[in-house]
Amino acid sequence: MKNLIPISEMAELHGLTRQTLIYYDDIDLFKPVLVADNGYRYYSRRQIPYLREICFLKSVGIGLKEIVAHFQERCPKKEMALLQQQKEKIMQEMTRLHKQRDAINQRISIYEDAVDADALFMEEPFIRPIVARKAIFKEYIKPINKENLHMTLMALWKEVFKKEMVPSSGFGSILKKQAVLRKEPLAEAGSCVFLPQWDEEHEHTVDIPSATYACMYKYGMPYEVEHVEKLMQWIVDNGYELFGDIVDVCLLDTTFYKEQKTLDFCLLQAPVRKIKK
Amino acid sequence: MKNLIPISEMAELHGLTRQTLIYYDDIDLFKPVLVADNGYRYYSRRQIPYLREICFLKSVGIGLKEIVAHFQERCPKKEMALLQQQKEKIMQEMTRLHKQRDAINQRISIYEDAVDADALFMEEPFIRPIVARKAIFKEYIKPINKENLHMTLMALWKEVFKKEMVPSSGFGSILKKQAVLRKEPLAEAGSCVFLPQWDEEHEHTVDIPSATYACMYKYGMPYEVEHVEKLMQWIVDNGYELFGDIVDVCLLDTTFYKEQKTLDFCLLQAPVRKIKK
DNA sequence: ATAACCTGTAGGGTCGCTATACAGTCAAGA
DNA sequence: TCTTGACTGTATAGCGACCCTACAGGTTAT
Repeated sequence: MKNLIPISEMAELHGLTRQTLIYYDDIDLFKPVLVADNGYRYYSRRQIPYLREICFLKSVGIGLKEIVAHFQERCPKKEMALLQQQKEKIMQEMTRLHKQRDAINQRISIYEDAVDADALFMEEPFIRPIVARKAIFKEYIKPINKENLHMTLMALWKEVFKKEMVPSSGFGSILKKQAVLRKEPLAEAGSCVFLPQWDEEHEHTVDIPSATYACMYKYGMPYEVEHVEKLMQWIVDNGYELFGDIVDVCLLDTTFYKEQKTLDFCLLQAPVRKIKK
Repeated sequence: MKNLIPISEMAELHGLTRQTLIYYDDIDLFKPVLVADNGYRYYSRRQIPYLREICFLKSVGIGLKEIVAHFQERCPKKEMALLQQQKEKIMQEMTRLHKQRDAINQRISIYEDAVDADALFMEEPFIRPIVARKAIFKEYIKPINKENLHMTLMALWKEVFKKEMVPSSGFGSILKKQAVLRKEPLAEAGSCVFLPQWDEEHEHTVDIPSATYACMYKYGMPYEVEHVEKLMQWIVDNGYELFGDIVDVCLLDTTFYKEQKTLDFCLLQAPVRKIKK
């Protein structure tokens, strides 16, 4: 009657449902101009721009509570401030999404490496240039075994996510050049977690140089030194020499394997150069 | 005892809380390797990489249910597919945020216009070039009054949000050139809703040309013709002529005013050119 | 013995709704 | 007048990923 709009029509006008308007009534966000004796809610046409504005603010992600508060005392300047503030939230959200996307890309490229290489080049050394990386490093907790490896790694992992987010650029081990050369590869060795390029300076960052690397895929834990010995033998046999620390990148950890294989699938990377005759 | 990790320590290792691990236990996502007679939960170090992986997947926005399902049968290829799928979700989310940000910017620039102009140039015509815009148009519902204005506008509004999102580039009225010239400005006049530039072709799109406009700020509803008459008089007096439809852009609608002003704050825009003598 | 700290369970709250169940109201047609 | 169907109301539970609180019991150190 007399130009009033029933609830379903008002809802439909704004692309909302009846329940939503009932909810807005309950939370004192938007109330009907008239409640009839039978309890029916009726809205006026003059209320349309208010509801429209609520829909707008909602559509840019502002919470209903904030909208309620905003409508207590609304003016262009306050609304500009509210929108400005929401814009900042959106920007934060966008950087969060960017990081998530980067993390996914990192992980996918690790798996691509693993899937491509599996079985084909197993235990077969080859030469490849690798770009520089950053990592944080921590010496192994002794005694060195699978359980303590996890503990060492988690200490590093926490170091990263305390500051930013869950690390996703992979992890591995670093074996010191000097120790490897004197045939004690595990001396001063430890775990490392790689950092994304965009990362700010962390506290104990290790720079892994861009170089030519002698690489070898293998199944095994990083403390099983026979793989390193094999790679070192190949390096010597082929006229190269080691000139930096060896990185043992974990491509697939044991969680991927049910029971058969209880070893990590890794890529050993030893920076080398040709010996001049 | 014997190398097992109690719940709080396990949680702290991963940056979680005790309750979260209890929750993961409840939903069968991650269960302790041992529950003691007293009900205490104990985890093993071998479980660490599993929980770490759960934290990673969670951190890129994957839902716990999906993670549970994924761990039913996990392999590198499936995980790559899962991550790829999540990446697409993230991209969608990013375009949504972009649209929200654009909408906010549009709105803020409207308010800036309004705040700057208020009172200063009221009812004072001036010349300004304005870039091209797109809008959708609908003739006024008769009789023309404030209530029916809302209804006309909402019909347009729905047209937009049915396809994409809540319109945010503003709205107004369009008065036809021919009607204005024959002194019946409201004939065939109607409401319009502006579309963002990036918008695809809508159904009944009206192009508002880039041109020199005679403009005038005013308080009043678009059907109050005295403002248009005043502007037209100024145009004639200053040696211009109207060569297109007049746009009446609403900068602040009546919802911004408590009771004093129950009129929209608008900017009349009439495309003009100099008459050659 | 006691304090401090750990563990357990159970229940409610968050946010913006949706969905369901059940009941009353209203206008039109047979 | 009765019935049908379309509307309206209230009340409740559920979503997702937890957090918070309360309350009770266990463990360890002093």
